[in-house]
Amino acid sequence: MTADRTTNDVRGDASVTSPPQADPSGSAAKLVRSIPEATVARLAVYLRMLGELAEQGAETVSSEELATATGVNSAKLRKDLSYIGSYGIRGVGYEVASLHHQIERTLGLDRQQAVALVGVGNLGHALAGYSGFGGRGFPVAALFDVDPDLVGIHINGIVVEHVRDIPRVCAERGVTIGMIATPGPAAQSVCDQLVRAGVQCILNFAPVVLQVPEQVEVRKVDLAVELQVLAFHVARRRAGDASDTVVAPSVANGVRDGVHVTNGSAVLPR
Amino acid sequence: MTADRTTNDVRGDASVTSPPQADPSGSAAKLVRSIPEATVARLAVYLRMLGELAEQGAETVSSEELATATGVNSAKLRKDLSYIGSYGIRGVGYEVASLHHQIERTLGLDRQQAVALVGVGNLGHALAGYSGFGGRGFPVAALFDVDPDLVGIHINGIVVEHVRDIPRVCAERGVTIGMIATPGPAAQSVCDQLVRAGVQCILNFAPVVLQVPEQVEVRKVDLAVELQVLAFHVARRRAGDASDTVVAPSVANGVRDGVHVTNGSAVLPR
DNA sequence: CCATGTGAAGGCCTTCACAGCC
DNA sequence: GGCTGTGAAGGCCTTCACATGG
Repeated sequence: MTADRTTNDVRGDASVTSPPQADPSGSAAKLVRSIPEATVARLAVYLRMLGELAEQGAETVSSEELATATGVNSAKLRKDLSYIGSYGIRGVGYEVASLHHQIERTLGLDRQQAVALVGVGNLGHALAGYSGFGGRGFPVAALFDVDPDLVGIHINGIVVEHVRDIPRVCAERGVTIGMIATPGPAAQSVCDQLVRAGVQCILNFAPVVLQVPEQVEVRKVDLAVELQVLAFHVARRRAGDASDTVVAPSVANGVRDGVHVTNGSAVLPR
Repeated sequence: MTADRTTNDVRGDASVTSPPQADPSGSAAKLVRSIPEATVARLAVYLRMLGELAEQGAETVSSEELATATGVNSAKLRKDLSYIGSYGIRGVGYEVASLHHQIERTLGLDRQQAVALVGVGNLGHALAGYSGFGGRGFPVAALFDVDPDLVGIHINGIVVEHVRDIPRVCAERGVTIGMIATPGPAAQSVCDQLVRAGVQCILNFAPVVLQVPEQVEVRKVDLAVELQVLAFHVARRRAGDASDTVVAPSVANGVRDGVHVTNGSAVLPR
C-alpha cells in the first residue's frame, strides 16, 4: 500500500494571523482566525494538485481523494481547509475551481511577487533558469552577482547586475522576495542589502544562519542537511536489521517505522 | 536583537531508533535510545558549525555559544545533544573535536554514501556540479537522464548514463541514496527503478508525492512551496499593518510575530 | 560558581471519532 | 448514505527551571 506522507516543517512559533478575509461580522481585528505554519505549507501542495485536477477536467474532489493524491491524512486535510473557511459540500466534496481560488487567495498568490536572486553561480544559475517561477506568479525580476564575468550576462532575458546595485534595482522593480544562492561567507552581507532594499522575505540557500530584523521572514533550504538526515536513516537501517534485500515483507516486532515522505519543498526541474 | 531560529521539519512519525551505540549495559535491543527526527536535522547544523569552529582553532564551546551560532535555543541544543550521549563538561562546555566526531558517528557520516542523481536538466546539472557533496561524504557516483543529448556527456568527470541502466549502474557502484531532479511526470517511474536498484533513501526535487515501499525513506524539497509560504507571509504583513517603510519600530498591539528563520536544508552554492 | 543534563510543564499539531448537513 | 467540519484526545517537541557535577 506504500504508505507515504508529506509532512512539512514547523516553526517554533505560534501560528499566524490570516490574510484579509471577507468576514461578514464587524468583529475586532484581534479575533481573526489564525493558520498554523504547517498548514500553510500544505495548502501550497493542495493547490498544485487542484491545478492538476482542474486540467484533467475534474469538477469536485473528496477530502479522501485529495488527501491520497497529496500524501496526507484526510482528517488533516479537512482540518487544514477548515482554517480558510467552509468551502466543501457535505456528501459531495470540494468544488475544484472554487477551492483552488480560495487557497490562492489565502496564500496571497492573487498578486505577483517580484523575486530577486543573488548569486548566479552553479545553483543560482539553475534557479534563474527555472521556468516554474514566472508561471507560478513569482517572476524573477532581478539577478545579482559580484563576479565580473557574470555581471552583464543575460539569463532568461534578465541582465545580471552587480550586488552593489541591489537597493536601487530592487526598489525600481518592486522586489518583495529575495533568494540568496551565494557562498556562505557572502550571504549575511547580501542579506543586509536585501533588507535595506525593503525585501520582506528571503529564501536562503547558503549554509549560514542569517541575522535579520524582526519583520523579515527567512526560510532556509539546506541540501547538505537533507542528505545527512537521509544518511542517518541509512545508518539506522543498517544497524537495525540484517536483511539487505530489496523488500523484506516481514515486519520486525515493534519496528514498524517503515518509510515515509518528509519535509516540504520541491522544484519543477524543467 | 534580530531574533532568529532555524526550526526543522517534522515527521508525522514518532522518533527513531538510534544507530549502534557502545552501550556498556548488555540490555536488550528494545530499549535503545531514540532520536527525534527534528533533532537529527539540527545535529547536521551543529555539525557544520563545529567544523567551522574547529577550523578557527576553538577547543571548546558552550551550549550557549553553539546555540546562538546555529540559531537555536540553548536548552534545545542541550536536549538535542543529550540524545546522543553526555559528552559535555559541566562548568566548561563541549570539546569541539570530540563533539564533532560523536555527531558524525550518530548521523552515520563515518562511512561514505554513494549518491545517484537522476535528471541532469537545469537543476540537476547544478546539483551534479555542486562540489559540496563529495567533500561532505556524499560523492556523486552516477548520473542519469533520458535525453540523448545529455546521455554520454561528462559532468565533473562523471558520465551521464541512460535511465534504463539505473539498476545495473547503481548496483555496481553501491549507491545508497538517490536524488530525483526530473520533471514531475517522470519522477515516479524513476523512483521505482531506484528502489528496484536497492536505493534506501531518496531526495525528491520533483513536485510529486512518490509512492515507495515501507523501507524506503523519502525527503522532498519543493521550491515552489517555499516561495508560496513566503508569499503568504508577505500578504499577511500587507494585510496586518499599513506601514511599508523598511523598519517600523513600533509594534502593533498583539502582532508581535516578527520574523524568523524556518525550515531545514541548505546548499553550499559554490 | 558556571555550564551541563534532565524531569516537568506547556504548546502546537495530528489523529480520532462523530455530529451535522447535503 | 456519504462526506464535511470540528471538539476532544493524544503525541511530539520545545521551553522552563533546577538539580548535578566539574
